[in-house]
Amino acid sequence: MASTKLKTPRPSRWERRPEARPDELLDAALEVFAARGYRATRLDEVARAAGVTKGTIYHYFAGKEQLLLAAVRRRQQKKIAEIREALGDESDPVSVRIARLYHSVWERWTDPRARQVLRLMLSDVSIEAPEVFRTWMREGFVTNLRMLTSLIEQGKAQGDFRSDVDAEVAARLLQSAMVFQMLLHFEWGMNELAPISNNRLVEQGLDVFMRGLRYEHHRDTES
Amino acid sequence: MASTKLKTPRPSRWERRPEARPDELLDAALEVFAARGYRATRLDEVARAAGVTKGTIYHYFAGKEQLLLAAVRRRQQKKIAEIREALGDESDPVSVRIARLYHSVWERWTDPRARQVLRLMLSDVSIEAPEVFRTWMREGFVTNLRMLTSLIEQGKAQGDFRSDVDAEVAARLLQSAMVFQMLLHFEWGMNELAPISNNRLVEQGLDVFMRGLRYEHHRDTES
Amino acid sequence: MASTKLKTPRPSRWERRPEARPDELLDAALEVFAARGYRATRLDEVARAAGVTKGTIYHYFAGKEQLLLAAVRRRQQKKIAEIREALGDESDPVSVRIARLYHSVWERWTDPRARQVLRLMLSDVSIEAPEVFRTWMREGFVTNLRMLTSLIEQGKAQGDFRSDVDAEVAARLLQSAMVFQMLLHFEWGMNELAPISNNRLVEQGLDVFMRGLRYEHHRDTES
Amino acid sequence: MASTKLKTPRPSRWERRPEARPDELLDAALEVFAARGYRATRLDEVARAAGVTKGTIYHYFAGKEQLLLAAVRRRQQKKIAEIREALGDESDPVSVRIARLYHSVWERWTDPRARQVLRLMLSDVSIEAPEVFRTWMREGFVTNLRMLTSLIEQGKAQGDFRSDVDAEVAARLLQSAMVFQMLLHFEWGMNELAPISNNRLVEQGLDVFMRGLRYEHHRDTES
DNA sequence: TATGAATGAGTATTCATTCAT
DNA sequence: CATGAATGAATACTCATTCAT
Repeated sequence: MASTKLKTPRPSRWERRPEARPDELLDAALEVFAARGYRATRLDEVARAAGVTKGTIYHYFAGKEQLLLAAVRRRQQKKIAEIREALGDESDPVSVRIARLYHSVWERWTDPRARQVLRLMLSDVSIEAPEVFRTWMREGFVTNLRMLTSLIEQGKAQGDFRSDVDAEVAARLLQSAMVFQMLLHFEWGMNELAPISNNRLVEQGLDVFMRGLRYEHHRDTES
Repeated sequence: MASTKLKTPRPSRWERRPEARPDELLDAALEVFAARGYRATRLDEVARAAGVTKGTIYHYFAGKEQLLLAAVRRRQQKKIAEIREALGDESDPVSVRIARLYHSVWERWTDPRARQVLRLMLSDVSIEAPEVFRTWMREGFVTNLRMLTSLIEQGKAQGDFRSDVDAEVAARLLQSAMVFQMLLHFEWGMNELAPISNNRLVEQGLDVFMRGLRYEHHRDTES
Repeated sequence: MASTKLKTPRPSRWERRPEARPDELLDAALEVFAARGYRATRLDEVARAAGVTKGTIYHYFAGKEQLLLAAVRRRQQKKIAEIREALGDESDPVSVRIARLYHSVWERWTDPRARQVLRLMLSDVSIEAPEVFRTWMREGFVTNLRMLTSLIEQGKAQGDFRSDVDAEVAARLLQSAMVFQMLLHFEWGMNELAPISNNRLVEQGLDVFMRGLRYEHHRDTES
Repeated sequence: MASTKLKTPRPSRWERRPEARPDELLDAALEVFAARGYRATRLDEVARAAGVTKGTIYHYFAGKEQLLLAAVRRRQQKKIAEIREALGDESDPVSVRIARLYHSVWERWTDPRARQVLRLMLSDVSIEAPEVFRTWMREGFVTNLRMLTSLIEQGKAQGDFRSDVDAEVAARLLQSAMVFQMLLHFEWGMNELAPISNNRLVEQGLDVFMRGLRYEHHRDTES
């Protein structure tokens, strides 16, 4: 990168970087899409952000929608890997692994960029580019849901969770607890309208959810 | 952005009567907005649906965004009343009243129109007409949240729920469990990608949530 | 017309002429299309020529192609009427009526505008707007051909033309003799490449054609 | 217009070899141009059809227009030779030689490719690439016309045709009879709008034309 | 020679908004 | 009050052409 620039001290109008271009384009595109929304994003802006001209975008991608699709896919692959990693050691109790995942996700959402993509999808894209939306749902959202479901199933098998818990539904609940609260809180201004400390939202949310799953041996003494 | 464009309605020489004739306009508008999304809705379409011409819309409303704002507000007032009614007798146990509300809401969502407004807000509008979105959040969404919060507080006071439950957070969880699941399931195609029976989603969802709130006296025998 | 302008001495940005607009638009459009060709015609140019803005075009017509179609149709109706008129008295001998038509058409082609529409159709439009081309062929060109055919049939019935002449084919020959020669001569520069006097082209062309149709009683004496 | 853009080919340092490799390029180009029209033809398509890349085209030709020009010229040379050959033995009577030529041309037009080039020139090219059009007219069309003219002159000299026939005009008539009818019939859908058998069109067309030229000795007996 | 990445000028179409009537 | 004609700004996409490699 830096060395490339040393080679061409004056990046002339004509710069040729066939290898790097597509990925640079995708990064720039996702950045702009996330910030502005799908519809409001001008391809000119994306091009400028990537340091190329509009024509170059069409050299690599068939159009606005395809550009977004490629950008989203590229990102999803990274994310899925990150999530799996965040689950940690498989030998740990499931409730620990879930908590680990849960906290890791919330932590990642400290970065506005991470949230914006979620908002982008559920907001603009679901209407303006339904094809991209469906792909994102299928390849990312549903994948995550299945992962959560199987985690909860494991918890049941390990005796960690109630045997009568509906894992499918519980996983959905957890997912929405995370995604929707994050959006409401950070992106949709809920924290201004009905303030709540970030920490409380995260910790107590997990607590209520976990209590819904676990056996309650100690209630008598605690109450 | 868009909010900058909001025009302060000019008090014209002829007194506008936004309360009288325009009601049919608002109904038609919300119908079209909900079906098409905010951006994709053409004022021509709204006008045709209302049986007037585009110019007439501008008699009563300052623009597209103001039209939506008025339409949403009109609807919200009705909805809030409905919800209060759905809670039923105040002397009933809170868990019963919550369940009653919960089922009543889900039932109402049988009607696509009822869902679409929610989708409209969270999708298109949150980006394209943030002013409207914020108003809707403040006047509707947050109001509902407060209602749920106070219900749960009542439940704690009545000894129906754990004393250590965080009512604010639990209310958020319940709200997201309802809204987000509904959107995923009915509007965003989740049911096609990861099918689940409507009944199970509703019943088990409430079950997991309620267990997270309540004391668990009977676990010992069951386990 | 003129009175309208007197009423609005300063034609402001907003001029309202609902009645006249469409026809004015069509005239301006055909003018520009004929001069530039279909593809090369910019709707901006048409709008400027008609003294309106581009948007106004779309108020009345669905798009570029539809605009051309309407313009062509409008013109065709006039032309067909003119041609019928040029044929003159039905009681005259057919060879006289054909000659009258023939000369009248050539005379009309003195006006460049009259030729350009023909060139427009056969050139640009046949490829870029095939729908319009087909309509023009069907409603104009073929109609003219039929008229010529029936004229020649009448000539045969009247004993003016040989009984063994194929009227269908002869009509085609005459039509192409007129149209194609005109285009070659005036529009495609044939007169510069292989000059020939206009008069000779017209008169001798008719002569050769007519001799092909008629019985030849007087050849003996002439030869 | 477009002609202004014609670039004078730069004599580059490396000697271009427009005669050698480019021939396949020219064949591919004419094929695509004929099928799609000038404007609608993408140089990418031509390149693909020739099995090279777009850049290569610019090695050999200065641009789109020059490419077409070269392709048309190359073809014309072949065609002129073919036509001379089709005329056959010079000692045969002219009317026979004309008929031979006439039928040979029509037969060749059985092949769509042969017609398409004519259509290409008269349609698209005459507007979009007038430079090419003029060259084609001068080097091909006019040459053919002269050939026909001198044939008819010979016919007059041989006493085969009337002495008072205007050979220039008659040749034009014949040429248009052939070219224009062919285009109308095969390329512009006339046969669908006003059907006529191919054979009748060809034979009767020649008949009417020839009668216009010849002395009519036998009419009395035949009629 | 040949490639193909990069350019950038060019344009039909949409639609919220205005305003003469 | 109501109409609907007129506006004009805004934008994705195409493709001939250039040029570094």
